[in-house]
Amino acid sequence: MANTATATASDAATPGSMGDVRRSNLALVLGTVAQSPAGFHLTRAQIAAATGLTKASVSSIVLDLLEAGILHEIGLNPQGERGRPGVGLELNPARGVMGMEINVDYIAAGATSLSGTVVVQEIRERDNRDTASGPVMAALASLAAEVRAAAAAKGMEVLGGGLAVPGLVDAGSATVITAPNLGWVDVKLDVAQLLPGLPLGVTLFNEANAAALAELAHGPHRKQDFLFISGEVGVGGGLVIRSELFTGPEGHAGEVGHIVVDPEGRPCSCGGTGCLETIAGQDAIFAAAGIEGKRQARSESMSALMEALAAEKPDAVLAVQRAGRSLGVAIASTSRVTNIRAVVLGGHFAVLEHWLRPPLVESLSKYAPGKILPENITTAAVGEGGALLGAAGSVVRSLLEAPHRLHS
Amino acid sequence: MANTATATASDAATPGSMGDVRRSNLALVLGTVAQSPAGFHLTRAQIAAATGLTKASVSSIVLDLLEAGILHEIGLNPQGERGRPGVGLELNPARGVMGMEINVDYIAAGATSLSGTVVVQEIRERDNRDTASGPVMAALASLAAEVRAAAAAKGMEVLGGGLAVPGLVDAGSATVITAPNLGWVDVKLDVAQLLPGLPLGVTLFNEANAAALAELAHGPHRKQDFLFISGEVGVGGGLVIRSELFTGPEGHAGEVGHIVVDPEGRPCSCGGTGCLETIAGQDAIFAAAGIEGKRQARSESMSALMEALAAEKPDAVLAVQRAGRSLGVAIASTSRVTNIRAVVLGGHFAVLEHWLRPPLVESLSKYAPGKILPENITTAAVGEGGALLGAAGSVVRSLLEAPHRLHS
DNA sequence: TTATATAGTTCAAGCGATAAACTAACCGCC
DNA sequence: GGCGGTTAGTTTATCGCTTGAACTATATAA
Repeated sequence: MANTATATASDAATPGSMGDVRRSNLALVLGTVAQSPAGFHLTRAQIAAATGLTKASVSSIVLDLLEAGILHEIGLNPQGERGRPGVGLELNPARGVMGMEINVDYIAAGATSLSGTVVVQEIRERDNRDTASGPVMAALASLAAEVRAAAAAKGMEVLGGGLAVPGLVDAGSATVITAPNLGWVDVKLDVAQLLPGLPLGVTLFNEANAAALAELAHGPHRKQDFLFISGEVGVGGGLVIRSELFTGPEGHAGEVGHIVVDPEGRPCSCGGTGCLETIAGQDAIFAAAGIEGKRQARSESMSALMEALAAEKPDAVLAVQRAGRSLGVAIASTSRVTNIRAVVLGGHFAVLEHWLRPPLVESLSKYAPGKILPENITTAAVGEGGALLGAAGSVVRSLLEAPHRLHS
Repeated sequence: MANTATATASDAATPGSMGDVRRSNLALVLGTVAQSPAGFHLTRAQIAAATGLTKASVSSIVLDLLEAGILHEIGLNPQGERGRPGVGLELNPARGVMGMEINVDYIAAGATSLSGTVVVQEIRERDNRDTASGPVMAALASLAAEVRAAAAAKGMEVLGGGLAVPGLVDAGSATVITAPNLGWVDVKLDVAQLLPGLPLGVTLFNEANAAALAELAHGPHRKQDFLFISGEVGVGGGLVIRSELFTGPEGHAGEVGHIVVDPEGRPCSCGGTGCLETIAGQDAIFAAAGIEGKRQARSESMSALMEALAAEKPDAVLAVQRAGRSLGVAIASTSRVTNIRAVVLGGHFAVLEHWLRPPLVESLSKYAPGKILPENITTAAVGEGGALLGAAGSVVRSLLEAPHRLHS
C-alpha cells in the first residue's frame, strides 16, 4: 500500500521565469517560520539571517504572506537586547486544515492549525466493512461539517483537507483502486463534496502512508529516513526518504505486507504466496494463536491475544514469534532494496512490541546484519489518529511548499 | 549494490535568485537540443516553440552555450520551406567525456561525445582479484591517457569522466566502501589523478548502477522505470525511477542480490542468510551445476555451463531453474516495495535467459501476480561495456542538467 | 540626553525574461 | 529581376524580483 499527493511536477519542460524565484523564496521564508521551535517567533531580521535573503526581500515576501493570511504578526518582543525589537511572526493560528479517515471500524475527522496543533477531533464508530462508498462518504461529510463548524467556532478557517483510506489510492483522480477490507474496488470518491468551498480542496491518501507522514512530523526522533509498518487487518507500509514519502513510479511503493517471506508459504488475499501478511497480519496471528477473529470483535480478539501471551500460552507465543521473524525477513529485504536503516512499528506491531521485538531483532541480525540496529527499531509515537494527522499534515506541508496557491 | 553521483542538493535552504532562473533555462534549452533525434538539428526558433521561452531568451541562452563550447552551430539548413532558414544547433561534437571501468578480470576506458557516440574504446584484460588499488589505478590511468590522446587526435576534448567499480561506493568522497571481488574495503581512490585537468573531474559509480543508466540511455524501449539486475560474480541492481537512479538515503539502494529468497538458506558472503546471490550468483550456479568455478576460468565455466544446459544435464538445468525461481521471488518483493513493473536482466542472467525465463515467469506469477508482465522482462541491450557507457552518460547528463558549471 | 545597536523600509541598480518592433534571408510568382 | 509573403533571429523598451546601501524607527546603556 502506498500513495501520496506530492507529485513533484518537475518532468514537464516548463520555462523558468522570475515568478519561480518568488515562489521558491516564498516557500523558503515560510518553511523557516514553520520549522522554528514552537512558541518562539522569528522576526524578519532573523529570517533574513537564517535564509541568506536580504532584509528587503524578506520584508516584501512576508508582506505577501501576511496578505495571504498564512503568516501572522505577534506584537513586538523586546527581549532585553539592545536595539529596536523585532516583530515576531508565526503561522496564522486562525487558519487550519482538516484530516479525515475512513477505516474498517470507524470514521474520523479532525482539524489542526497550520502548525500542527489539533483543535477538534472526532471519531465515530461505524462498521464500514463491505459497505458501498456512498453512505460512508455521506456519514463522513456530516461528521466533517460538524468538525468544521466547531473549528470555525474557535475562530479557525479550514483551507484544505486530507482523507486517509486503508487501500491503494490514486490521489490525482481521487480514486480508491482497492481497499480489500472495505470491499472497494476502483471507487471514485467525490472528495470535493466532502468539504465544499475549500481553497485547497481535499486530497486522498493511503492510510499507512499518511501514518508514516504523521510519524515524520510528530515522532520524537525527527528521523529523515525510515520505514513505517502499519499492522492492521492488512499489513501496510510507508517509506520516508529524506523527509519525503517515497511513492515509486505509480505511487504504490512501500507495500511491505506483500513481500515474500516464505516461498513455501500460504496463498495471500493479494493473489501471491507466502506474503508477510499471511503470517503477520492480524487475522493470521489470531488464527495461528487459536483465537477466533470474528467480525466486529477485533479489539476483543486483540485483548484475548494479549491475555494468552501474558499467560504464555504456546500457540500465541509461537504465532507472535513467527510474525516477528517474518517481519525481520521483510525488513531485511526492504533494507537492501531501499537502503533504509530505521523502522517504526505501528498498529498491532506496536501493541505486541514486547513479544515481537526479540525474534525481530534476531531475525534482522541473521538476514541483514549491521543494516538495522536494534535502537533504530521503534514504535509509533502517534497512536490511533495517526493517519488523520498525517493526512492533515501533508496538506499543510504542500501548502507551505507552494504558498502562492493561496490568494497571493 | 547501489550508488550514484546525482545528489540533488535541494535540502539546503538556499535563497533563490535570478541566476537560478538562468541556470534552469540554460538546462532547459540544452536538454531540448540533447533530446532531439540524432542527425536532426533544431534551430533557435524551434527551441523557442518547444520550450515556451521567447526567441529573445533562447538567442541569449544559446549564445552562452556556444561560448561555453557545449553547443555548436551547424550551417544554415534551408529545407525547401518558405522564409529565412534557421541555423541548426547540436551538441558540440568536439567535446566529450570518458567512461572507465575496473572489474574483476579487466580494466576499460572509452570516450564518448556529448551525444553518446563512442569515439574510442579500449578493454585491457587484467586480473584485479585481491589486488591493491594502487597498481590497478596506475594501470587504468595509463590506459585512460591513451584513450584521451586518441580522442584528442580525433579532435575531441574530454571534459569529465566516470569510473564504474563493482562494489558499494560513496561518490562524494570517491571511496569504495566494499568491493568483495576486488578485496577492497574503504579504499579512497585518487580519481582526480586518473585524468588530470578535467573541468568536470571524475565521478565514481557502482557498476550495476552505471549499467542501469546505460540501459536507460541506450535501451530500445526508453523505459522510464525499471529494475536492472546485473548478474556477475555478485548480483547487483540498479533501480531507475522516472528516468533517475533511485539511490536511497545513503546511496546504496538496489542491492537485490541480498534480498532474502530462502529464509532457511545458506549463509551469504554479506553476512546474511538465504540471499538471492547464494542461489543465483555465478559461483552458486556453477557449484550447484557441478562445474568447477576456478579463478581466471570464469568465462570457461560459463561455456561449460552452457554446454551442460544444451545437453540437458539435470544438475545444470535444476541449478538454473532454481536461480530463476529465486530471481522471481526477489523481483516480486522488489516490485511490492518499490512499485517497479519492469525488469532488465544483465550479465549471466541475460546469457542464460533461455533457461531462466520460464521458471522466472512462473515464479513471478506465483508471488506477485499481475505486477510484472512477461513482456516487461527483457535482457540488457548494452553488452559488455555497459557500465562504462553508463558512467560516461551519467557525467554527460549531469553536465547537461547544470551547464553553468562550464565557463559560462 | 546622547551614543550605540538592531529592526525594518525605501530607493536606485542590476539581471533576466517578455513582447513587440525590426532586420535578415529565403521562396514563389509575375 | 523585382516584389510580396514567410520565417529566423536580434534589438529595444518594459516589467518583476533580488540586492545593497541609505535611511528611518525604536530599543538599551551610560
